[in-house]
Amino acid sequence: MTSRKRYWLMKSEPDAFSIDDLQRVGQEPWNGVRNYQARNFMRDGMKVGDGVLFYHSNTKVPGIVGTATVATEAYPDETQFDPKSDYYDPKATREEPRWLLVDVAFDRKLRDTISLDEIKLHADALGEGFPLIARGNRLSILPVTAAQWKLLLSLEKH
DNA sequence: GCCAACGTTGGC
DNA sequence: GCCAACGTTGGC
Repeated sequence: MTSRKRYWLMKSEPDAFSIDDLQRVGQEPWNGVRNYQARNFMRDGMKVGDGVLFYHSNTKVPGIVGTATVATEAYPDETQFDPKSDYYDPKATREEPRWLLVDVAFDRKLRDTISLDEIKLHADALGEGFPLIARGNRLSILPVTAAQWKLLLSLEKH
């Protein structure tokens, strides 16, 4: 029995890594995640081929700006071993890496940003617990149901 | 740039 | 194992 495709939303600050950057390089290791819950989603939940909503955070109009695809299984994030990296973790070793990542491949850029404001208007349809709009939630990677995926992308302007 | 919310750290 | 202090996230 084959496992069903899953869906995710992944946040990135466009100053650090934007949808345009992903379009340029095609595929990128999603490095720098230093939150256990987000790591666990990549390690335990993601499968090659899963759908990703690419979200720009900490910017003028936060929101979904494109889609991408999970391109690899989880593997150790190299930046944890690099003392010169912002993401260096002195407690991580190659024998026991603490942080894993997946590669994400560019799919497409939306015609226009699906803004957080717009998303909030559909809170009822998305469900009470949708973490993106739950108060105080700062998870940078979160699961999205097939229904939420469909609803969110239907908000794209034509 | 502010700051509320929240995760992590480390002393005890 | 509690919890205060601290650091970070991310909307505004």
